[in-house]
Amino acid sequence: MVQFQSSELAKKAGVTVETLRYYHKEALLAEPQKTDAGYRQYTEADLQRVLFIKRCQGLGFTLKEIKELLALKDDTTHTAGEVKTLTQEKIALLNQKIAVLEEIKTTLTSLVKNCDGKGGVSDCNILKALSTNEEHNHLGETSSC
Amino acid sequence: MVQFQSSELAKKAGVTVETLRYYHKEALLAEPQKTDAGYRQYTEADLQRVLFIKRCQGLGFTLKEIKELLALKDDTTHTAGEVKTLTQEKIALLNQKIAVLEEIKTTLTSLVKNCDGKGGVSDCNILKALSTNEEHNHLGETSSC
DNA sequence: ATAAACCCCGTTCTTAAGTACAGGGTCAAT
DNA sequence: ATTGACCCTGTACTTAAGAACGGGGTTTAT
Repeated sequence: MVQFQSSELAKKAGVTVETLRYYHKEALLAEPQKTDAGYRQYTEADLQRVLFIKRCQGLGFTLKEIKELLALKDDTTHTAGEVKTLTQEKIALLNQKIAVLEEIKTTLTSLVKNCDGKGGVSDCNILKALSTNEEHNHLGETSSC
Repeated sequence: MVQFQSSELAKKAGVTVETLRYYHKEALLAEPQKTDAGYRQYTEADLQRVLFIKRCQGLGFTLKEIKELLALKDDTTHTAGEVKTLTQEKIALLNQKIAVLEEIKTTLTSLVKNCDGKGGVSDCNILKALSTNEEHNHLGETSSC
């Protein structure tokens, strides 16, 4: 069986050794066997697990969520439906975030449109809008972030 | 001149007294006059400043950015153009963030579409896709976040 | 047999935007 | 004159995901 030491696995996975230690501490990755000197000996399965974590992270899952995902994956009594649900919840969250950002963007864009950028700060329509509570500049409370 | 004590201003501005203390520490808000007993006496201008901060925050500006904005606002030698530029940069950032989220959403959505949610975790097409590096599942490195 | 390049462990530091807490003064009313 | 509701200060804690550090062991090559 092929074994790697920590820096080797780290390089293959595109993380640092510190990150691996962190994953061990957070129980995302089990401690592998160790040599007599206490050196970790990782396997291909460990590498795959770290890559899985990294892929999930790239898709916006937090380590906490990834831990859940891994727990489902590790325990065959769980179902595909649970994974699907988790993923759909993530999509819903994503939609919320996108909607908030879009709304903010709309407001900022209209602020910029109303500002010719000429004159001193006291002439700036953006600052004027931000300095008043009036409704007509879309500046209602952008509730939960 | 009307003066408020801290909890009063906090209530009017929708923040806590602790937040005000934090803004003082961060130099977003100057320390107001104090009574002999050391009690802060805020003015209407202080209230407006906190409201300004909160509005900017609602639009996704960080306190650091708001500090910049306030610095421009406070110093009349600055121009409306600077404010406009800052705002436009924020919009650009916003667009980047939205694009990243949209991309992730696309990937997750296609993962969900390929998973019927039936069977155990070993049947789950989402987990299968996340467990392999193949190109056909849109799982390329979602670079900078 | 010693230097370079690894490895280990435990602990502290980082960012953002506060929140919480400990310990103590003050003001108004009873 | 004492209770309750304020106020002050300074310090530590929070979340997320590691990064950095200090101090020390090991392996490999020279």
